[in-house]
Amino acid sequence: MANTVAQRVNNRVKPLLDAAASQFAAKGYRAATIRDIAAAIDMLPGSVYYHFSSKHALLLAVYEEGVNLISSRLDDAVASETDPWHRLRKAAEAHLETILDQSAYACVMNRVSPDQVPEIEQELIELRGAYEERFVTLFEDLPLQKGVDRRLLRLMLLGALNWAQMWYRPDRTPIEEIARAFVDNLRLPLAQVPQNTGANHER
Amino acid sequence: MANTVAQRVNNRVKPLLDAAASQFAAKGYRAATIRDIAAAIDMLPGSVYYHFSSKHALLLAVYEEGVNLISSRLDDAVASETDPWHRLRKAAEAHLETILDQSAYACVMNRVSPDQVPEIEQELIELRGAYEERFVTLFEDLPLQKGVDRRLLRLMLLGALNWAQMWYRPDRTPIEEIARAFVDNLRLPLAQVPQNTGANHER
DNA sequence: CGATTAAACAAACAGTTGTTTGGTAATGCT
DNA sequence: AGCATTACCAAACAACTGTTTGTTTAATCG
Repeated sequence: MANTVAQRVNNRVKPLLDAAASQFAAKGYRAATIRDIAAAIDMLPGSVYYHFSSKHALLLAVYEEGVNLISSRLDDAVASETDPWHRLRKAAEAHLETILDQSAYACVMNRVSPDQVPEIEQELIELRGAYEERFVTLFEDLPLQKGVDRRLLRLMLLGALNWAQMWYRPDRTPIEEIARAFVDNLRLPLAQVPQNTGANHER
Repeated sequence: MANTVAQRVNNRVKPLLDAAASQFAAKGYRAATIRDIAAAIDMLPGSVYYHFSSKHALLLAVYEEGVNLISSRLDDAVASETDPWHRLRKAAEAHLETILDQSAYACVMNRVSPDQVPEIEQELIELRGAYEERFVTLFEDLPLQKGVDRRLLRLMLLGALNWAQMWYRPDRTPIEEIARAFVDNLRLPLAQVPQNTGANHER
């Protein structure tokens, strides 16, 4: 055989990461065992430690890949739009598509919360923060009525999007429609007749 | 000592459930061990099995209590209001207060998702469904513009509320303000100038 | 060829997990 | 007093956990 070094070296790291991503996404951090992950690519548990020094190092690698993936997808989606509300809608769509459909890596970001892995909690928080920073900018660019708290608005949409993992079914409402509805629900008034309901609000 | 039967019988079930709720809420289902739970009330691990037949039976009891608690809190909050939007705001506030502040039982509902405990997955889903059914009604009563998907709207708000567990800090925005902002963000338009942005939406 | 090296294996380790078993105080009932 | 019941302890069990160790395979390179 005429294998080069490059073909051999780190040849199984990618499949290993894929398997880890799948298992972590499906079962969470604790429930996904090294044995499960290794078995998924016909590897023995001990062999995993040739590539990663520990279970949480493996998780960190998966998490990092997940952040990179969803980040670049969002950047791509947003790049083609100029209108702030369109950009937000495209961003929501890309976010949903990545965590619901395409990537076990991105699923891990929502499935395993940083405080479940104290050894790398801070790294995970920072990684996630680096991604969500994009939404800060997106919301800053929005032309909003006075008195609107952009931080709460951002946390609201992100929460709504992330929670979709709990109820989304591929055979139901298409992702694109969910994203559009969520953003429109914010952008446009839902109340049938704009009215002051008597509450002490400013807008 | 003049202890009656009632004082002795099932005397420590409540503390046991409390401890279980705390541990499940803080660490999740897998990471919270029977030993942790028992130790929290100075009990030995084996003794837990006198009161509950298994770990997931214990979780089920906690989950059930959590659903009952948050349900009654929401019912109380909504009872004093008649305007649909006010009712929704009060409901959001009660929901947030329960899962963020007051009850480890309710936290468990969000922290441990049904698919982590296959043995009782269906029961957990049904319990949660019985609670969330209240929001179906709340959204049905809302006077909305035509073409608004009430299901997506409900899932959006519930997601936003539940995700607050990920970022809420007691020293930041008060719960009441979060609830008001979330509901108002839906009820009122956010866009500075109501406009057709060119997208193919109906409203 | 012989030396080196990446990659994996086989087998075990020590610790933790949910759970079971047999026993035992304390209480209430008859 | 005798008996049954409630609630718990003490100790162990078998299974599973992440991880380590020494060894082996197979390919590359001088």
